[in-house]
Amino acid sequence: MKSGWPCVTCPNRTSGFCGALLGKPVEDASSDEQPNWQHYRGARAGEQVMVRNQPCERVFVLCNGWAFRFFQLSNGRRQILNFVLPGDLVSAVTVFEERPHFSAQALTEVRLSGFLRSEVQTRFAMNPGFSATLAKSCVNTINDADEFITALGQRSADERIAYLFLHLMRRIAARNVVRDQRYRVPLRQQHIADAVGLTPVHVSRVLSQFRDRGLIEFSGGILHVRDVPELERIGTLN
Amino acid sequence: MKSGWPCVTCPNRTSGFCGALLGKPVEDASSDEQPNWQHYRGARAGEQVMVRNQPCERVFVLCNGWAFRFFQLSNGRRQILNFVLPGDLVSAVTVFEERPHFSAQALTEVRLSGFLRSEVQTRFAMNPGFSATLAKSCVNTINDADEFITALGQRSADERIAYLFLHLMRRIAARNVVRDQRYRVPLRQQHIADAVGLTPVHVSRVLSQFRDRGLIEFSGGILHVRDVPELERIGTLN
DNA sequence: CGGCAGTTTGATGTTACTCAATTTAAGTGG
DNA sequence: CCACTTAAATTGAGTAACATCAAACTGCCG
Repeated sequence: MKSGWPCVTCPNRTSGFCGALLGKPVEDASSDEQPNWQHYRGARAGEQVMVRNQPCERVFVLCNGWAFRFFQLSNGRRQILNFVLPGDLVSAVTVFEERPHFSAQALTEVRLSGFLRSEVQTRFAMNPGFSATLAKSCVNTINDADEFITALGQRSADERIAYLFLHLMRRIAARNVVRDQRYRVPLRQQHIADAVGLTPVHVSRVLSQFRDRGLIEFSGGILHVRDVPELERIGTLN
Repeated sequence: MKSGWPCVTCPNRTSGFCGALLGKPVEDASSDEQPNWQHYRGARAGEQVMVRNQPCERVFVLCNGWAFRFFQLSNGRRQILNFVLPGDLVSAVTVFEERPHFSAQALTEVRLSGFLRSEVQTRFAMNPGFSATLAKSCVNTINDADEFITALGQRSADERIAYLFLHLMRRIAARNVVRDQRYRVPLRQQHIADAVGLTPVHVSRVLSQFRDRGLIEFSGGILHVRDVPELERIGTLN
């Protein structure tokens, strides 16, 4: 059920999507024999990698680093829609739509692998294994969105933040070995606030309350979970 | 961009999905020559038509009436994830997953058209036009979810309710002729509350405030919009 | 050492929730 | 058509959760 085979386009990374996208390992990726329908692109922390409504002919997979998709509102607020982790398609929607309805920004320094949409669509039509992988990506996106909607609609500040951490923990654990319940989570409190619909001030209060309760510690980009069962009790829906 | 061709499986209805699903009109749908991979099913208002985690071998398209997908929480609350209108696939996810992660309930009396998943998947693999239609359905679902997340995360009670009405108005207008800005919206205030994450009491207050302002009137399942521009000013994101 | 971004803390304000009572609307059976 | 029943909507008062504003503090980097 979990996707996790090695990603041929991004050395030392695993991905459920990336591998299927290319089909076979690229033997000599260093030379410029590399086909023009695939190319790499880097971005620094904070840099915008995709702009709402701006046409983009490529479909991107994140090779390393973290990014996020978001909506910027006219009143200055922004909603983070989800976080993109290594191996993830930035958005499955970009396979079908030229103009994204969202923006995306690098959270850390990132490396992206971009594929020409026309080529991806051809493979989508031809290769059943590829279609299945893409379908799975869509299904995951929709399932995650449904849970997220529920968290925002029905849960308190504590619960939303606990939910976000649990969600990220699961995704990180699917990619990396986690030791001692320490997770590298390169977010500022502002990002948490923008994701779960709270102010940074309130996020700060909730986090220090969690710390005082011996639940978690979050600073310097490291999430250290001291009481997993209790965090799950608070953050688990249904 | 809009999907709206006549739906061959459900007489007197239009749908972007239903028609493509079957490919050709069923000549004699009344006889029992009807293939067993497609059958109809009815449900009364309030009846549960899909239960979370319960395996279901068919993929359903709503022929008429309204339904909604939701999560039931252990604390008694529920989050309505979205409303299903005639012609909609109840959820694109059901094409790929046997056990839905959500439940679904009829809002009015409904009629559903169910297709064997195995058959749908075969067509998905074979027919490019069908894959494209399904992909479009996924894309719409994801785009709607992103907007909905933003509404829940960043907007006030007034704005969320205005947003919901605008969203429903657009979807209704894509299916039916609307006269005099009157829309048939078969929701109770409780449903609105469960969708936008408010209490029914507060929904009532917001609605009567809207009424006093001459914005909209909503009762008896009819939404009458008296000031469209103002409603859009309040409910439009970004 | 100074500057800056990010976090913490306190005081106060607002929004939406809760609880409880009341009114309205929608059925139902005589 | 009218009493009776039940579900839905409205209203008011009190409260809790989170926002807002502003100031102080921390750690990091030049």
